[in-house]
Amino acid sequence: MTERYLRSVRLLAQCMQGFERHSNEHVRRFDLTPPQFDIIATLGNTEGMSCKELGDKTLITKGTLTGVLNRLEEKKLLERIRSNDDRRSIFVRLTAAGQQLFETVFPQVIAEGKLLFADYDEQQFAELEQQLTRLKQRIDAKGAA
Amino acid sequence: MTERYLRSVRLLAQCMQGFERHSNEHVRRFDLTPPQFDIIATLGNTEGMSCKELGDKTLITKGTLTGVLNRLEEKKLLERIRSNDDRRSIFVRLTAAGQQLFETVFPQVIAEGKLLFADYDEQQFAELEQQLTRLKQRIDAKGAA
DNA sequence: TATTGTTATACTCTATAACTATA
DNA sequence: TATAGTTATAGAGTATAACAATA
Repeated sequence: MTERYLRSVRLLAQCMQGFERHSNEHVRRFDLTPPQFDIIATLGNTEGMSCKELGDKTLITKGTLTGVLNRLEEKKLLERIRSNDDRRSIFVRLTAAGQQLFETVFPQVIAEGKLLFADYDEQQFAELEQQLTRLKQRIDAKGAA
Repeated sequence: MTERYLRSVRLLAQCMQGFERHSNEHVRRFDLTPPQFDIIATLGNTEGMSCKELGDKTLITKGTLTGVLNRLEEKKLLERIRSNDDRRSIFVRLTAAGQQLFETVFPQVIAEGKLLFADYDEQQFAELEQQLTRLKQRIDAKGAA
């Protein structure tokens, strides 16, 4: 029960929770839920993509995705366009308003995080990333199995 | 927009998402939701605590907490006892069944994670923790402000 | 007056499965 | 038959505010 690695995992979880707490505060200020922001952030700076692709990237299942997209469409933040290539498929992209919101919210969430790293130099970034990359490789390898 | 630190944050998020994906699979196998497991894990190996304390530790607000506790109480996994010291307060603790579930699920979630760190030696743990501790300090300092 | 916990309300997300329309 | 997306359903979490009992 007192596994050596637990301390690492606890730290990782605490970092992540702290991050999410901060970022969700920003997100909610713009009347977005975390999943809605996830969609906006995924569509931001792209020409758009199919529901399928969007679901794969955000890990939101298709039934849920329809609901989240509906709410964002009602807010005029995105639009759905039926594809001509494959008429089963629907192309989703941000409207001008959605793009503008993305450009407003995203940098704020980013700026929030930026402060946390204010005193990091290049070497410290490199060290942190080396550790996290190693860990991520283990996780990805496991997920594939 | 291409901040240096974004790569670190993205890695951190990916690690955490991977972890949660794995751990939630275990949790759901026991018919628990993530918030429910959060409560069970917080109460595990303690004598119990007040709703107030439980809410503070899990970051679940009191209105929500009542609902989550109700569902766990219906499953006979925890019990509520009105405190005699302060009769506004309610003491929550795991039942024998709840404790047993904790002792079953928690090690499984733990074992899952343990595999990820199979090839870590003491120095690698120390390096990872040093990085995460530094980051956590920044986050906590910010949250307090 | 302030605090602990419950209740009430309204919304969102979630999983699941049946369904429509295309391919 | 298989795939893309919608609809339907039921359950669970969330924020918020009003409320009861107690301090």
